Amino acid sequence: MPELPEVETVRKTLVELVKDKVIANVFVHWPKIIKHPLEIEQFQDALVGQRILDVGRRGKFLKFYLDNFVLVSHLRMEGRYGFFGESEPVEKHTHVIFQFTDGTELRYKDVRKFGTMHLYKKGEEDTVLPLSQLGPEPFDPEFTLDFLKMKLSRTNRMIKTALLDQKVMVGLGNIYVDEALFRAGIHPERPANQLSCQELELLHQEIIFTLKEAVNQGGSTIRSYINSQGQIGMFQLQLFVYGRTNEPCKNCGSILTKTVVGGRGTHYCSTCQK
DNA sequence: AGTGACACTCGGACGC
DNA sequence: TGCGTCCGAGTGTCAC
Repeated sequence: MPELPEVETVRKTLVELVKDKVIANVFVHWPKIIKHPLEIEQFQDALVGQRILDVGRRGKFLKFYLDNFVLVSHLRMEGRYGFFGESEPVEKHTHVIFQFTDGTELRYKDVRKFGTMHLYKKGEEDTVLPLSQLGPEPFDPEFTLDFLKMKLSRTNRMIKTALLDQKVMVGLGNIYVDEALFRAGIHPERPANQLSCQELELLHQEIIFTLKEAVNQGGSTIRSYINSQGQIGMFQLQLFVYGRTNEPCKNCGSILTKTVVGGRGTHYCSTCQK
């Protein structure tokens, strides 16, 4: 369940492994993962001969910068990239293989077959879905308190639902939204436009702090997440509420509650979050 | 235009 | 034990 910190950790580890590799062959075993171009042959033909110049990130999407194209990849729940020698056995649930000219391979594995890949000409990728409508990055200067205030003042959706909307801002998923709301002392079902200035200020601060800390810890490993070098994250040890239903709140000792908010399992402390 | 419901996907958890 | 059903994740599409 990669959110921004996990994707950023994958990006960092991945770039070390694949930078400057030249693609010799592409094998697609589950075509539905490729969303653009829909013709798999076009996808393969475009990639062969391309060099990987860099690996970037936009929200929860990875961006592979190639000579003439950008490959936009979303891991969804359980997508993983692994780096192998071509003679190594291919693991179950491997759906896409990028074979390089030096005999190494980048393999995309996804038990849920839920991840996506979009290939666009360089420069085109930010003007079309899935990247075109994304809000600001939480660590960018444009993600100011005033920006967040403006966005949230326009909606009476529940604050959790609003923060999960990647058009408002990118990076938060179900784990870190629950954590940020706990740290800010805000109940996840509060209407977004009814937060006080003080609450918004703290929330803005805690969103950035939570995501930064999680990046520093290499993300959270809840069920299956590992980075591209096979290492787990460590931030799960610092979670206050996510996955701690019926356990005591680390702050006040009350038993933590789980409900459903906007169709998402939602963890919070009814004493600390008002 | 903004918003909620649903589709996508399937291993594993759960209930009978 | 064995089977069926539902859950969960993030995003795109669709309908209101």
